Amino acid sequence: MAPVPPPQLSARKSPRQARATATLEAIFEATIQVLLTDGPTRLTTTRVSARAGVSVGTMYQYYPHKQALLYAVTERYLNTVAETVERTCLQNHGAPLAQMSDTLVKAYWDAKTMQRNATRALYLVALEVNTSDLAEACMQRIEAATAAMFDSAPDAKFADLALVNLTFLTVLFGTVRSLFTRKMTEESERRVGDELSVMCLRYLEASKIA
Amino acid sequence: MAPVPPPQLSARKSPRQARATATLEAIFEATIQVLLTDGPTRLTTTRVSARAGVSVGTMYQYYPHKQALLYAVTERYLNTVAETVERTCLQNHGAPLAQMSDTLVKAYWDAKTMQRNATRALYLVALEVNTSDLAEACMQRIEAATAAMFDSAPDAKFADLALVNLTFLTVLFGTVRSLFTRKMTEESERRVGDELSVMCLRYLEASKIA
Amino acid sequence: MAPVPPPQLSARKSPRQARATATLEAIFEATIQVLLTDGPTRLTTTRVSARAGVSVGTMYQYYPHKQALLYAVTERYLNTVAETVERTCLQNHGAPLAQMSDTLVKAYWDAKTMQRNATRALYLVALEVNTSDLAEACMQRIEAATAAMFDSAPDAKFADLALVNLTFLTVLFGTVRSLFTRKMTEESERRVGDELSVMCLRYLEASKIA
Amino acid sequence: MAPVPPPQLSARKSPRQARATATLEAIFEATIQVLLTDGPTRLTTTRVSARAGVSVGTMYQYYPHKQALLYAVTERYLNTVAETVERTCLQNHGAPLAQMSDTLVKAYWDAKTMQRNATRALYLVALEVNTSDLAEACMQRIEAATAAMFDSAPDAKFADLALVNLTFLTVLFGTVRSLFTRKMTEESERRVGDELSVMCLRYLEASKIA
DNA sequence: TATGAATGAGTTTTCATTCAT
DNA sequence: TATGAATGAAAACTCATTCAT
Repeated sequence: MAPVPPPQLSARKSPRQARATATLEAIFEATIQVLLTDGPTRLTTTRVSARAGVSVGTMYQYYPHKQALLYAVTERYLNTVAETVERTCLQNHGAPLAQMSDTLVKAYWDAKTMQRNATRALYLVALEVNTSDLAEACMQRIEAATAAMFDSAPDAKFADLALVNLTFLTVLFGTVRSLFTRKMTEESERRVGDELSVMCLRYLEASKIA
Repeated sequence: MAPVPPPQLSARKSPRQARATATLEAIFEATIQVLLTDGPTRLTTTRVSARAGVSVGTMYQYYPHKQALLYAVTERYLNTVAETVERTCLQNHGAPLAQMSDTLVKAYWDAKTMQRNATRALYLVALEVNTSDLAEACMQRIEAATAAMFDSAPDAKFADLALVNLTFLTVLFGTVRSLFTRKMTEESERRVGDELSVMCLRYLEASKIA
Repeated sequence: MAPVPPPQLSARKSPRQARATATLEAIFEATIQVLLTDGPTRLTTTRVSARAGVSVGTMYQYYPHKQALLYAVTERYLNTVAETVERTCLQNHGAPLAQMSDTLVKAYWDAKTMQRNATRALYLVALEVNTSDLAEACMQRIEAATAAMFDSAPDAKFADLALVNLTFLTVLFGTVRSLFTRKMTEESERRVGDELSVMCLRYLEASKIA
Repeated sequence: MAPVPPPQLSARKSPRQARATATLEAIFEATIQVLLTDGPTRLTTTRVSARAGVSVGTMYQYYPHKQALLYAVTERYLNTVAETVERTCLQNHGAPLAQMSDTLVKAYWDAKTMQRNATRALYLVALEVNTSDLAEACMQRIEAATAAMFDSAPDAKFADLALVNLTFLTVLFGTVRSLFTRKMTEESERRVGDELSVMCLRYLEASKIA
């Protein structure tokens, strides 16, 4: 399910000693930090390695170039996202439809709220490296998890589960992103969020088989 | 309503002669072209001016730096978008709610379909220049236009028009973008689009005052 | 006759203004100088441009990369060599065979003596850039020139002029290079040179038709 | 006679155990291999040690730096060359002059033919390390061997054996190298080679004391 | 003694910006 | 006013060498 990274974007080697693992971890962390504090156009290899407390050379021991590093960081981030959603879905297996919808919207909303900057940062990374295969893989994991959850709802059956599921997710993800992109008062944000919740649930309800 | 560009992003001088206007036009066009064919990382001042058929020096007569150029190009693009929406809204003044909703969704969808690349291109520009004030101004014009339209619907009154309008737009814009970002079959795209149409209208209907 | 440089080794643009021509000239000169004084492994773009009194950027306006520069320098040098030989040959058209042989050996010897370092420098360049097509083109011009000259000798006809000519040149060039590569006393060098002269002439004489 | 390597180019330690000898051997072999397959600009210490199957650290146990390694490899190669010539000369002790000349030319020619790449590789090494003392020592061994051989010819005495010998070798080595440097048809190469053979012998004959 | 992770000076190359013509 | 040659700071990346384990 996890996509095999294209060869030019692959890491050069994996750490064998504990020291190396720590180094790699520091590099990852530093990349995110720089992305958040300095922005994607200021993300230079020198800056990242400086922040990580290692030399540039060390970075290049693990990644053949900047792109490969960014690819790896994105991969790790998206994995976390997918795992979060999968966990949430499992926890709501067999729950009533309304609870499923609300939980998902809330979970996604909260995740994004907490990682607003990280999300934005990673999106910008996509400019320099083509991470669409990673994003697609992540989406498919999420789709599978939510589909399985919806399918387990005791109070709802759908004529076309796949379509309903896909629409639900597309609207949810798109709207949340849209909301966060704009500068809006917290108040407005919250109120639109509530409306979204209602809208999503209403959509699900209306799609049920009589 | 149109945002006054921050001084450091302002153009150096306004064209006074026909020749100058033509030059500016060529520079604009070239910027978009380069963005589309070469991508945002290849957008250099030399490339743009070459494509525009003028010398770099000339370009710097009009814009003090690259950012000012990109800002101006974005501004012009967003103006076009806002104008299109405004026109559509005026044309549907006093129409039934269902027609308003469908027309808006369809208009936005079509606009995006036709300019998929241009939209993406401009989004990438946002990396290098902060155009959020422009985007915000554009959004406010659109909000005003759609609010006025919805307010003129003979078959619907809303308790909180502003909130309903904002939600409607946020969902519409976000979802469409989400849809276009993912690689999806045309079939899926169309079907989710149809679902979105239904969902939006249903939301408006449900928000009406008894 | 002059080889068309492979596209990736071509110059970026030719100078249009007098200033630009002077700049290019300085870059050429500096390249040779650095090669001679610092050696080929110390030939860096920074060093060359510094020595030329221009900035690195300027160098890159004319050549897309170091290799292209080196290729151009080699080309120019080899052209000079070929021209020198061609001139010498024309001047000895119709002369007696002995004079031809002696003049050629002496001319080549002198040329090398004067440019000992330059020659060595350029040979080393061949490591980083493939200049064999240039060398081959140069050799062919030389071969043509000497063949024409030998053919005009009033006192000698050859059964296989091409072979004799080729052998003569191969021995001459190889031996001179060999001589200059070794550290030898000037005395030894001169004496071996004289022997070479004799040897070459004797070879030509022995190859004549009855 | 063998040159004492300048201290900064000396190996760090001599192998005392069989294992160490094997390691050294592997490093030598790897150096040549990398030189031949990857070219001199790709000859890095990491590459060599990887190919040799040892770690960089180990390599630095034996050679204080890259130059020392290259120096040692060159030394070994030139020793082989010198030994080959010495053996050939001993085998032709007391033979007729014509046989001596032909054997030498043929032996050298064959050696070079077989090791075309190795020879070229080693020449390139000379760029980074000054191996002229090694080359000189090798030449002197060769000179001594051939001089002794020529001196033993029953059918020839020379007024100035040293000069004749030096000229003979310089012409032979230079011409062969020249021949191999140019791209030439095998046919041409062979024919010029034959001419060279004749030319050399004729030179020796002409230099004999009546 | 062997390992290989880490170092960082040094190299090539780019590109926004200036300014003499 | 327009031109385009020149600038040079800054970026990505390499590789000989060291040293803790």
